[in-house]
Amino acid sequence: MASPTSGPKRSTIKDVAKKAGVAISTVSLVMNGKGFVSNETSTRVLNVAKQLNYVPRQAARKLPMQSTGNIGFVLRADHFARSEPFYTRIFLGTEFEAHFHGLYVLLTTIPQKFDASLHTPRFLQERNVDGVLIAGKVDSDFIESIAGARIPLVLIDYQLKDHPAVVIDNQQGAKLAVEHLVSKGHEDIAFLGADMLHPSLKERLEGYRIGLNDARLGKPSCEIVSDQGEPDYGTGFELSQQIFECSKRPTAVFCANDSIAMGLLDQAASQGIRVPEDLAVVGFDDVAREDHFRPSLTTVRVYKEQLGELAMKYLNELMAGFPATYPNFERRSHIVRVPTELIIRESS
Amino acid sequence: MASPTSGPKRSTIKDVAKKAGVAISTVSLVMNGKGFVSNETSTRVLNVAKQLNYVPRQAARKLPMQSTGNIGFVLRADHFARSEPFYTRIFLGTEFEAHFHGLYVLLTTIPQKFDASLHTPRFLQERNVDGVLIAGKVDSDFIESIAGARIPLVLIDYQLKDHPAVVIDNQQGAKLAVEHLVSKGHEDIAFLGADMLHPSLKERLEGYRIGLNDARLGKPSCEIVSDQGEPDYGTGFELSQQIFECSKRPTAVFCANDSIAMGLLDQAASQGIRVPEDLAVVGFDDVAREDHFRPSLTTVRVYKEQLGELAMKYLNELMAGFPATYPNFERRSHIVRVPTELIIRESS
DNA sequence: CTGAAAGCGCTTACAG
DNA sequence: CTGAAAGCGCTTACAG
Repeated sequence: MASPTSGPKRSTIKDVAKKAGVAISTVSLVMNGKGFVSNETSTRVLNVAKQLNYVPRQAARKLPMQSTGNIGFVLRADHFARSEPFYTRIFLGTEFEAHFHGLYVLLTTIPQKFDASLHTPRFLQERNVDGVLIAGKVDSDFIESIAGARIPLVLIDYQLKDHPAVVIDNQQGAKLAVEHLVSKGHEDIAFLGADMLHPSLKERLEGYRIGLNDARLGKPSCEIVSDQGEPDYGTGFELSQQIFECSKRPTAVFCANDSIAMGLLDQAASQGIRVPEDLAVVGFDDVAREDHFRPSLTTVRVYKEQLGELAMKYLNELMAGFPATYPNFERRSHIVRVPTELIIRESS
Repeated sequence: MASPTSGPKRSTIKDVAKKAGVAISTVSLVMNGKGFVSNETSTRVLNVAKQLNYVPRQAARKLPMQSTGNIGFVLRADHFARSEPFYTRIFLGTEFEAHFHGLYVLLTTIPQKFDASLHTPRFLQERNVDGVLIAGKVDSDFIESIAGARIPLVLIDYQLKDHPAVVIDNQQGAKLAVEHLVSKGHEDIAFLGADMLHPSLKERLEGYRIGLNDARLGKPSCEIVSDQGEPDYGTGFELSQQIFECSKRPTAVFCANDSIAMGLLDQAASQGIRVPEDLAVVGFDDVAREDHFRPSLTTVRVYKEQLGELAMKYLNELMAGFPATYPNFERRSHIVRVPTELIIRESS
């Protein structure tokens, strides 16, 4: 009786070698395009391999190669289950690039508060990955534990010390947003953000301030910068009340991200304030979904798949032990910065 | 101090055997709790293993065991990147259960229209999985290609022929929804759905009709059942116009899912129809996110993580070649049906 | 350019 | 109850 997975039987390197009349080492060389094999032998082997439907078993390859062919993709469970497809898109980009390199991606989540003794991903204990990708803000203990284990790692949309990271060019994006509002004639542009200790959000605030400065605008009448809370819809809804209590109401608001902007949009609506007539709103991320009710959101688009792709590429270099160049991206030391694009819609 | 990974070197079964003064086969037996090893030897080995921080290498185990320890999780890319965290939650449940069994989950997406020669997941070509989980509606060619390769598979929230599947008890959920509306005094309850060829949605329609029948209600004045389109917000928004054009306007609508219900909610709002006063609305899935603007949605909650967990359990049985029982779940032939729960909120 | 051989780290009959 | 040995399917020096 045939084994469950295999049909008649799966052919191995031996079968190919025998049928092609060569040694298994030659088959191996051919399959991997290594060493010098005569053209004739090579094509013969390749043909036989095709005929026999031979595909090298990964488990067998990995043992002598002392690698696993797997890379771990880690993010916080609450981020993964978030409603906007932000991290899922990043993952998709990673997957795509990994496929290209013949690597598998093991997606694993960790809780917000990481405890090494409880939550260490199994692929780490079993050393079943060659490298790790970490998306979003995660407990620094976790990051350090990976680094401490000397496993190559790349952070995505987050930064910690000198760990390699692929990030959004937040500052550039924020400047784009401000410039746009300025060009629309706004002179009092507020900021609204939470969780502002997050490096990415901090950069957006900086870009915003630079933008104001470049336009020679004075201090805005209102700048809501909370270090607390998650930068989400609920927080945006609540915090934005403060905007309507400011000494003078701004004519435009740049939000730290789309979720917060959505909260602001709804708060404005509930107070009878029209967008964009009474108040222009710009977000960041481009994750707002279709909605026939709210004005569609002007935002700074983040290329999420691209973030994932670049991170995977970067990690691959790290694992291979050699550096590469990123023609179209700014790369300062250990940071790859991915540019954004302004998407103008109804809210501004 | 040496890090476990790469310090001087990672300890192997040999190191443990030598230090414990036994053969490597004994170590293997102990680590896997197999065979009969004296208590004394066993604890000694275990202690040494702990001391040496020994963790068996997966790649090395899998070779002689002729298994991979991986299971593939496949879903459509457009489903994965959807805004509601429906499939991501299912995946989380899968991951959780897989972890428990010492299995890894490889998440891969395929396009809506599957072409075997272009999109066959690599883990299939390389036979790098012991089983496959498929979530949501995917091209039947894909499903058949897995089955044809004799790889154990379990469908989640979808059905095709006699393939094993873990599904939502859609009919029961729909009945719950209708009963609730009836208890609120509604006598003219409409239905709104798209992509109604989907088995799950078809079941919801059936449950709805059974519910009407049980309550001895006549034909509703309106039943919008489209076979086309995706069952999403946009479709819901458009289709729901028909409801307001019906001969008589129903007093309540049961929607095929939450996304459609959200579309209806917004269409109603744009026409100045109050929910729930003028129109009660009930959805299905429980994926609507926080929103301070629309009335919160009464819905039939689906336990997404549980779907994933059960599917993984089921697949595990299939891979092991023996069946098990599901004490709390109806299991008819190859189908495991997971019950739902009615969540009453503002929209009804 | 190609073959024979050792080895990756483990599991599993098979003898004791 | 425990050890010696074969083998999983491949890669990679090392000789020719």
